[in-house]
Amino acid sequence: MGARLPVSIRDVALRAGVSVGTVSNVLNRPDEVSADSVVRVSRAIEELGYVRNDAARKLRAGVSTTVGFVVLDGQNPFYNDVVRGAEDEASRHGIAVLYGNTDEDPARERLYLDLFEEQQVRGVLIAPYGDITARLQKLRARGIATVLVDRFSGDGRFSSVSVDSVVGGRMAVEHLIEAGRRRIAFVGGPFDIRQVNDRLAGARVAAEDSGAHIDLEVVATSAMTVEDGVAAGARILARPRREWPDALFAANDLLALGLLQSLVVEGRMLVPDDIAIIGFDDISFAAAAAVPLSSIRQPSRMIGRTALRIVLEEAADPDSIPRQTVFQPELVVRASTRPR
Amino acid sequence: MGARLPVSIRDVALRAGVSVGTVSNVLNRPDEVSADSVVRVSRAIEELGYVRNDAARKLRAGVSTTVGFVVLDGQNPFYNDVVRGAEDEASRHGIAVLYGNTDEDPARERLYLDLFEEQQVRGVLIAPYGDITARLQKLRARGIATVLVDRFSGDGRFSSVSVDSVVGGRMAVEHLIEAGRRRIAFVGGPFDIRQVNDRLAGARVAAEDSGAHIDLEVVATSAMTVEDGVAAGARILARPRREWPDALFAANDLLALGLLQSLVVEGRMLVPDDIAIIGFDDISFAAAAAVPLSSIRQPSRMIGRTALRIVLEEAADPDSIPRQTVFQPELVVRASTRPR
DNA sequence: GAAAATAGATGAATCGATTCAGGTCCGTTT
DNA sequence: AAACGGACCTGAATCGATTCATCTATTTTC
Repeated sequence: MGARLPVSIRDVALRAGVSVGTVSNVLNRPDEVSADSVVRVSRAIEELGYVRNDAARKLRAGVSTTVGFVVLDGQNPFYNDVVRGAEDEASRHGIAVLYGNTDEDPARERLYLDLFEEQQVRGVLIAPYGDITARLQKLRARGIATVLVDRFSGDGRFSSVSVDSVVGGRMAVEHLIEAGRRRIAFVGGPFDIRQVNDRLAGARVAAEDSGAHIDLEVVATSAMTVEDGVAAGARILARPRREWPDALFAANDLLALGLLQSLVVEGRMLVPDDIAIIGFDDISFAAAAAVPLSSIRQPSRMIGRTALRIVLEEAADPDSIPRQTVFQPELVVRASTRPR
Repeated sequence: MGARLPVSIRDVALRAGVSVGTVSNVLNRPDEVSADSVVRVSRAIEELGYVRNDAARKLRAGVSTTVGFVVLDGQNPFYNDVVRGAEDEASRHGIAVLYGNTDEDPARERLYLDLFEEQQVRGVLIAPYGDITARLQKLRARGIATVLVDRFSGDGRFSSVSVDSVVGGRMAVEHLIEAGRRRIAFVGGPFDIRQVNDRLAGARVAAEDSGAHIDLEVVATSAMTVEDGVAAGARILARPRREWPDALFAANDLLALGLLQSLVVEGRMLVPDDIAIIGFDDISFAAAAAVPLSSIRQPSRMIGRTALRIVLEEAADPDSIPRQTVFQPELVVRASTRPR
């Protein structure tokens, strides 16, 4: 067991009785090396407990085996699922995912991008908060591929993988209308997050196209956590009963769960009888809520997998043209919106 | 912005009219360099858009600025919180956290440890699944510090940061007994996970010490997800009514949420009137369940922060003695166990 | 059997930041 | 005025894997 710390490729070469070049070839292109050498080198590696020094490899070859992923909200299971998808795909390529959570803080966003740049990661996946086109352009100038996640790249300058939030918003409200609801409130914010706007826009389309007369009001929140949902619910409960909506469309599931808690537990309201609730994302807790939550499902793992695949392709071919991948969302109906 | 890809420390030196050594000193020990040089080098860095090459730095200095974190279950918000705590502390030290999710798969566990070894991370935090003492010992031989997270290091060979699960288990069941419950079921598994055993052991202690006659049965699950909780709930519901327990202690909150869903939604049981439920971890969704869930809180962020701090200290001083940090859990009472 | 082609191995040069032994300059001491 | 010390700089050597121009041995071709 007396393994000393530094075992370099030179030690392996010495032990196997070959040159360092040969050891490197065994490691990287075993088919260009005689079977005999492969065996001897492999044995030496085994015996010495040699582990490749990634720093040296990266320095010389200029190729990294990590990809960075900057995530907007690490507490949101939706993003965890996306990361998970990216990880799955990455491990298939022998790539590791460096993960940074920005918590909607632009300073942290910058911090992580700087860090990834120093690490010369092969590529960066990012679910951006504000507008960081300029920063990303600099990354690209350094030869680091970049893919936007959960965000459509309007000007087409970067590849992106997202879900059509407008369609999702429309689906949600069409479903509520079909279930007989007429006084609908959209709960979400802040509106400088692109997806929030899109989901509301979709909701408006559905309301207008329905033929029926639909009240669609907006209840703005400052973020999209469970706590914000609880607060929004309290505000709704504070109104005179006649002004209550009969359905809520929450911009994400965390908000929806907060609303559910506030209305059912504190407000003693019946869901879906008094009020229907639908969320967005379909995180795994949506199904597990005591009133199982209807939601607009995003193919979260698929989003992560796809984004990772694209970023690797772009890293391999720097001249590739950015492409926008847009998935369609899917309506998942559970108890919280069952027709009365 | 004609910024060319490779800007090295040499380019900066040239531009600033100093030697590479001076540039390096400005970067690493600015106080040993004249103010004039600092200014000129800083300006050159700015103008050229220079970014340090971490690979070269790591190769020469042998010091990495990343720490690896291998997590048992990336879908569990509890671990996300722990990671979050580690990240917070890390970013304070200019360190990044490489994050790998093993999903209770020993093969993935090995994969990530190999990867971290190649990267020569400064240290490794790990919430281990099985027994990986041997593997960790090898890491240590390579000079990589290691800290166990959420797991007490029985033999004291590694530092660890955990919560006293036995005390937590006792707290949970004492609380149930105080609330008047007598027929208690412990729901959890598999029992080769250390924490599960400990929590059950604590539960047994509470039952025995109570003086009253307490039924304490065990409902075993094969994992600890929401789905497993639902399944366990269904099994309980399938029994004749007289054999139902009047309280459930779930080994974690995911299980508890599943139980809640199964019993309330499908079983039409009233919580806490018919049956009380308490979980473990106090994840943020526990409070947001439609019947807010009582739970045993672990200081998750603090665990992450502490573990990171310790791993950095051990990396700085390889001869330091492993130490066990054990936090005390805390009872959080919500509606799901209110006395009748 | 000589020339040419092929397979395989070699080892010095290289990537970029850090380190450190040695140098320069200038003000202090004695 | 010589010796000394402190403040700063300098630049070659170094880390370890990869690459590639060269070399050697073997096989193929005519």
